[in-house]
Amino acid sequence: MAPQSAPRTARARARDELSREIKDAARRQLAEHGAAGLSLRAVAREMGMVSSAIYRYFPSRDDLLTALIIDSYDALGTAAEQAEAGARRGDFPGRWMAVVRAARRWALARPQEWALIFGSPVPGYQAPSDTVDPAARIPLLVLRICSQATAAGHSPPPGRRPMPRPVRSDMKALGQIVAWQLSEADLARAVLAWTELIGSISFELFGHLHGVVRDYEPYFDYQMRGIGEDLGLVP
Amino acid sequence: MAPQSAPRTARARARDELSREIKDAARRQLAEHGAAGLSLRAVAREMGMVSSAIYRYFPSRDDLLTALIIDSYDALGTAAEQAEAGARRGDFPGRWMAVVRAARRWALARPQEWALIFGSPVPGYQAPSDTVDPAARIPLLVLRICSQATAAGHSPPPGRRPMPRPVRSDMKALGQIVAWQLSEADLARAVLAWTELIGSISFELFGHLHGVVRDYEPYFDYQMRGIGEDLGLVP
DNA sequence: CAACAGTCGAGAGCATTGCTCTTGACAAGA
DNA sequence: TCTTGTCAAGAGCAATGCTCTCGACTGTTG
Repeated sequence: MAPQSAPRTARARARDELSREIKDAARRQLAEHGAAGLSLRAVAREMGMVSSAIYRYFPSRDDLLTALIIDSYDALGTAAEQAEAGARRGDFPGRWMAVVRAARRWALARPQEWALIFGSPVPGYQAPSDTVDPAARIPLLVLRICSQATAAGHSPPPGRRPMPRPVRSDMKALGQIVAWQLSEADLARAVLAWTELIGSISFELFGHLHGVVRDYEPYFDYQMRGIGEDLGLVP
Repeated sequence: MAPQSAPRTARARARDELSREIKDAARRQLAEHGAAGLSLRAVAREMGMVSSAIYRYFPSRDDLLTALIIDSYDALGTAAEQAEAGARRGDFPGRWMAVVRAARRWALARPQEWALIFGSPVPGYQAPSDTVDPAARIPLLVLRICSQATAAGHSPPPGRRPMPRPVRSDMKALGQIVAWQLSEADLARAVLAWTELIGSISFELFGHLHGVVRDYEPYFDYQMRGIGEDLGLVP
């Protein structure tokens, strides 16, 4: 939070550099052997250090994992935001498709990192609160696109069925957090779209559609385009 | 496959019984410490055996995991099928909701088993083909409901946008497997619904909607009911 | 310039893991 | 009765995460 007031000493700089190198080595390990196969000793070996030295930088294996999780959320969020920024502002379906395609591309390039953040959580592990801001970047981006689309007069098909009171309450709270005026029904649709996005990519990565969908890219595009329509992004 | 032709000797019966006990103990372990924390030694300890004895029954830890995965798929499929069988045949939205609620209930009662089959796959592990039949039970059930609904004249809203050729090809192949006549667009919607079902439950279990949805049961019901409508189950 | 406090990497060590191999006891079939 | 195959047990191997201690070094203070 508060910036390091003192000028960063050589020691501190070396420490940060080494922390980064450790994370890089760990990420390489992760990509090859998965989260379960991440070994502090192997990381230390790759860096020519002794295993105990790692503990000077990360007090436990889980802390290293947490750092990697935050980095992954941030990298994914950045990828999505950059792709979205490249689309014409008024082209709401295009912005949505840019986000989902960037997410899928990122996932295909780093399946283990994707599994790290969207796969099964490790049982004893409680995600620290530092992770929620990076994790919220994509859903917020989706909400922003929806909000600007409705502001531009692109309204989704009107909600057909009544929304139970607890759901309405949750969506109202969500609407107050993001401040933009979206109806509760539209907010619920957006959350569903986000779930669908993550679910579709995970299904491809985890092989749940093996033998059903052979050519995944057009399938993904087709489904996501339909979801974009359901979101009311297209007039 | 082929039934054991010879009369089951006492030895063979004892062996099967012990295999079952090992799986039960492993399932208890799994529920407590998750898939990563499943230890053959701990299972053996709980059963008063020595660790090496387990290898007489399961040649490796992965084989034990595979057995557990198949059992979990089967248990989940059975739960969904039984719940669906309890609904009125002509009440297609009711049958859909019975399936999704049974799946969610099952998942909430056995989160670790859910994570085992729908969470991140272990990197080196390739699911053997024995798992695909049990895994297909719920999606086939969903397809059957959709098919019977259209046969009863409940047609989903007509597809608006063109389907790319590779997607159409995949869906056509899927339609030939399940033999019932469903349009390619309807098949795609059903696969999407299945993805959405698994994704929604996983999101709840893995905490991705923590702080957004406080009361998950009505939220889940609301979203699933909407998906049921999109599937055209209601006239 | 000298003393001190804090940080660093190295190494030994502990409890644990999956898995292999050998050994001796036991039961089923010839 | 004897042979053959199965069983649990135990020792052992190469790993793992993590802790502790011990010198060496660095940056700051007196």
